[in-house]
Amino acid sequence: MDYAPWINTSLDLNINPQRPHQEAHKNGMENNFFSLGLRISSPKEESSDVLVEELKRVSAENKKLTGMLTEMCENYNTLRNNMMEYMKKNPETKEVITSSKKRKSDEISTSNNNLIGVNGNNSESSSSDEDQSCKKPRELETCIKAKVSRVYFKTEPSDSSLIVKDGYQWRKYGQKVTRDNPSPRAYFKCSFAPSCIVKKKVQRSVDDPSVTVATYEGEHNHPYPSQMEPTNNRCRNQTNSAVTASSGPAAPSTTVTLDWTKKPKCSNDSSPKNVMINGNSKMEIPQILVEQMANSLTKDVKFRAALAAAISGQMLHQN
DNA sequence: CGTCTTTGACCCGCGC
DNA sequence: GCGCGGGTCAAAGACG
Repeated sequence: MDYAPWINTSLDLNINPQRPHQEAHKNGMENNFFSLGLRISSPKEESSDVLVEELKRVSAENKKLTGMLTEMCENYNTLRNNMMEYMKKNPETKEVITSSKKRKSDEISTSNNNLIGVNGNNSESSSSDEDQSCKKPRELETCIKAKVSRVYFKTEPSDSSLIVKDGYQWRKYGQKVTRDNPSPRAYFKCSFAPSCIVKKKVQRSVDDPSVTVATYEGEHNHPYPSQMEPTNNRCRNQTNSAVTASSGPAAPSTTVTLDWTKKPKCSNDSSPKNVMINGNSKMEIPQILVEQMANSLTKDVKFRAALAAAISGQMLHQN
């Protein structure tokens, strides 16, 4: 395991302010909102001019992010075209697929189904296309690795379950105790869409038992589940959305740290709660409002994509 | 009764 | 070829 690239890009999207003793992290939700050009303030203080101005700022920010997203998609398409050309010039890479054994052929058929399956957006559907072309074990290893992302979940050390709430629906199909780690490793498949072949491995970190490492392989070929079930959010595994920064060719693996140690509760309590603003002042915000804001943000695929782009851009600046 | 989890067995790749 | 270890399968049980 390579822990060198541990980059704490924790977003700490605090969508559950009902926790009275929660400390406001320096990168707390409010800071995120401020960085996105949003501002939380009392309705009494809001004048229409301020709101209009705020709207303009948000629109400008949205344009900027959209531009970044467009550029990223263009780069991706260019890369994919190059890959397709390479595959055409090297047809032997496909022969390996047809001559492999039964289990391999099963995987291929699954990948083919992927192409027919329901696709959430262009980038993800085309990534399925890429999946199909990434079957030669050695030569295309980097291609496969590019689809692996790693997410670190901070959990209670006493919590022995290997369940992480990342918003998707997973079916556990195996558990193993690996040699390099005394804690068991759980294997999950995405169960939201039959054609989705995304897998994840969840295991406690050797160094820090309070950290659960989730390794995601592949990309979902369906929309974010919460988007399709907006009114069906229950405590189980739809409550939180993890930012899984899918890595690109330039970054073989990407890590994101999320803090689940402060567990959310299924509560209909919509009474105003205290939240920290800029680390010192507090103001009352109805939970329902916070949840609506958080939900609208976290369910927006474009927002998440733009956020991922912003994070990767920030990481590049740091390097 | 359908879905999900558990867990032992099996498969497969890799190193020797 | 053999053994090891990671990954997957699938039957059985648990659960709602």
